[in-house]
Amino acid sequence: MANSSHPLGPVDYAVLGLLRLSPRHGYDLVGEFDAEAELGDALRVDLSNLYAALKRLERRGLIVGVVERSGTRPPRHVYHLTPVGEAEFERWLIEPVRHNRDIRLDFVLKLYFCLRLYPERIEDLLARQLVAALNQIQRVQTELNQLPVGSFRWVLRQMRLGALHGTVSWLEMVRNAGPEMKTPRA
Amino acid sequence: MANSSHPLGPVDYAVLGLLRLSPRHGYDLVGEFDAEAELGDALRVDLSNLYAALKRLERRGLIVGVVERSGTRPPRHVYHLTPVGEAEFERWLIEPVRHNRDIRLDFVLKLYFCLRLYPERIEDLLARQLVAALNQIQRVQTELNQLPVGSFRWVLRQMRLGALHGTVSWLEMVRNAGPEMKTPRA
DNA sequence: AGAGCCATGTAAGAGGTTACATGATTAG
DNA sequence: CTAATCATGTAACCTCTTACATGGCTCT
Repeated sequence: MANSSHPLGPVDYAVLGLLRLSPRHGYDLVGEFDAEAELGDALRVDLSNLYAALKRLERRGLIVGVVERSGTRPPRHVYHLTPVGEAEFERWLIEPVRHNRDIRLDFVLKLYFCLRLYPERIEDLLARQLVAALNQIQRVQTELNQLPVGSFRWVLRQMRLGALHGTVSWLEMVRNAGPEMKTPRA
Repeated sequence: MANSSHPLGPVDYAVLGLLRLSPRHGYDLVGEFDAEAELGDALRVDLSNLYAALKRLERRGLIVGVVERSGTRPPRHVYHLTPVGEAEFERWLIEPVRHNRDIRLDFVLKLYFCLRLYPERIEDLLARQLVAALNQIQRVQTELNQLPVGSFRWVLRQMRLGALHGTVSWLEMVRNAGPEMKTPRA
């Protein structure tokens, strides 16, 4: 009843990542997803969605909430990762994204948490994603060569190819900026 | 009861576009969204989703289905656009997409249907989207200049800027390929 | 006294995904 | 005779979005 096969989304991993940094309760987390916060600049999440995500992650056994009462105010649910949740987060963190469209959100999250949690693995993260992108360029280029110039499919492949080259340039820029890159904060 | 404020998605507009070309029934449409079809190369839709989309569009008054019986087999529902549906489709078609991430899917659909329905308006479609992209480049560049080099936000803006430049190059390439571009087909 | 922050949620409505159900016709 | 094609859907489950509900505390 716990493990539906639905894959987790960016919101789920972002919550896992924040709880990995330190156990927190829902209301305390929401500030990180605000427009002013660095994380919120990449991914906006409001309270309703945040509470939904916490419920979901707890239902799936990736986090556990501990109730903390304090006087008359509503009790806080302070969540922390379970071993399963921790394993899942670590697995996700270094895995390159499959589709170039996921660079914008998923990969950026990996970058954010890798910078804060394991800055020494940034090189590795970037290298893996670069390899993935270069492989995709190979494949798309091959497809492109077999398509009639000016056909609709050809136009689409040109777009994908351009996007992939953009990704490669950006990844290389991030890698070279590495030394001066700051650890993101709230 | 018909007009919920939920915006239509790419699937809805693709279905509207196909029905604009000629009235069809559900099963007849699904082939267009197959991997072998040009449209299916950009947007994959299976039968369940297609039937759901047809129901949705009819509920909202954008299309109407006419039942066509033929012997003992299940009756076909042949759908065609209502005036409202036609107006909505035309409005959508020339409107540039707001976010660069929507180029990949929404704009490609506009391009596809514009090529098949109004090839003479392709120039206009491309020009409008180019203007939109150049404006966004201006805005992002301004933001970028105010951010500390190497900060997380700065890295994200660099990514967006690269993606926007890629879009501009691609749009210009499509515009220049214009003369030789083929009208897409099944 | 009122605004805003702290802290939790539920409810309603829509949409996406996958699987399942039904049955005739046609091609090999 | 068996597989694919024609042609329609429903059911179950999950997610997303928006709105609504509750109430104390703190600061001005």
